[in-house]
Amino acid sequence: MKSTRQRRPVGRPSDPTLATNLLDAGWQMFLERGVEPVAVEAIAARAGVSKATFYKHFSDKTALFEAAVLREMERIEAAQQLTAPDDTRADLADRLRRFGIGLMSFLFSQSAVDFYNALSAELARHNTLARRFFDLGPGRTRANLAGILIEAARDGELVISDPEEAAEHLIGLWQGISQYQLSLGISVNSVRASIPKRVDAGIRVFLAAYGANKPNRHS
Amino acid sequence: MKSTRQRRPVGRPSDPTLATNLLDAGWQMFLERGVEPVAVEAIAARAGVSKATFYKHFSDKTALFEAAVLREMERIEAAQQLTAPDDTRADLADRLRRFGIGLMSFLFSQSAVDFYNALSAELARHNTLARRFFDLGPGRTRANLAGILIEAARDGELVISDPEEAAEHLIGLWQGISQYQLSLGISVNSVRASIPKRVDAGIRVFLAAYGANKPNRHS
DNA sequence: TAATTAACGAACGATACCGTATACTAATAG
DNA sequence: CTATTAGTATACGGTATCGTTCGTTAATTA
Repeated sequence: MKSTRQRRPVGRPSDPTLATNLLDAGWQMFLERGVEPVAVEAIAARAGVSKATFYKHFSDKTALFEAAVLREMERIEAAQQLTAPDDTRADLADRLRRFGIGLMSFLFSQSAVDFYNALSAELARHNTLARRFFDLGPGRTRANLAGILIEAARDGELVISDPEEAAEHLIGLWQGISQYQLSLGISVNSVRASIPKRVDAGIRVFLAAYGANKPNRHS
Repeated sequence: MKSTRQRRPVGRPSDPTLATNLLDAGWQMFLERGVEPVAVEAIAARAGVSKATFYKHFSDKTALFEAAVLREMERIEAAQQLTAPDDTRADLADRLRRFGIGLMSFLFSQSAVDFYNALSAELARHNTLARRFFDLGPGRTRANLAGILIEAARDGELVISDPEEAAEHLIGLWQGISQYQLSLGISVNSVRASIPKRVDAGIRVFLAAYGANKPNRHS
């Protein structure tokens, strides 16, 4: 039997970069204004593509949105790989600091803020997609951090009964109420500039509560 | 001189409940879908009012939005009064618990979640309004909590150098990553049910780090 | 070369929205 | 009663959007 899926289809081949351009343009406009207010024609124009071509690649705006979310999830998954295995045998506080700086830099970025501002409501309407997104994003981040904490507890550096709860505590300490400032576009620059200070202060409080060797508080 | 502002205007008096109904209807629809996708005609219909009447009360949809935000801020200000002065000479942990339960119950409510999902981006486009909103909402909450902490520090129960930072830490401990779950509509019920547990756990960690009399951790 | 498919530009009908206007009824002051 | 204003119902012109279609050119296979 001749191997299936070998024959190249007849006719002009479709240009895969066009779909990519449409995803890029759509995602960016969705971040700026939300899904509903963005016109298909405007997406196509921004992608430098005819509207008819849009409908040849995607059945409608919702299909583009879902495809864009899936693509975004792949990116997030790839980015998570970077934070997960921290082989360096560095000081616990340093490892947490790395993790915190990376996480906060991402969460405070314009695109992340825009995402939760403009798209979380839309995403919540796509049930399974939202679930997958959470598991892959915040859920996995929490799990990665919990992994670090478990390891540290095994090494006798921390005393932890519920690692996921502890991970949430640390993330919460880092975040504080910054998400409200960022969502409302208030003091954005100073909030971003405060990342190292926030991370360090959060780690101090966290270690004061969860540390095994009761460090003296308030350096 | 005859006192000014005494003369009732001639003609049929305008019905003030209509403006209220329009504000109610608009605010609710804004929470559901955001501002841009909601049609003026739909707001008027939901308020049981003719579209022409809408334009007699508000110059356009943006004016209605701004008026609705102002009204919402008045409500929030009124609600804040309830959390501010806690005269009860209760145990510090109990006072924090009260505060935390109240705050989390509000932040986890559907309307609060919808607000940040659907309207923070829109509000961020109205600069001064956003600033006022933050000062009156999250900012004031932080200040109220910081006030409690300052008082406790004066009484020797806490050791705190930066009260606002400490307040953010406590709020962050209470929140954890719940806002992502709520924004995405994931495990909403279980997250809401976890409020007391969250609040208590947060207070334990907070006191372990900030408490003056070094309580034994992990009850 | 012929057949086939991609993509473009342009236009289509249908629908929706905006802000205004018209004709009418309801309520209030003088 | 008359004048005046609020409010309803309806319609309007203008614009925007949706999803499709048509005619054409470009790229590829057979």
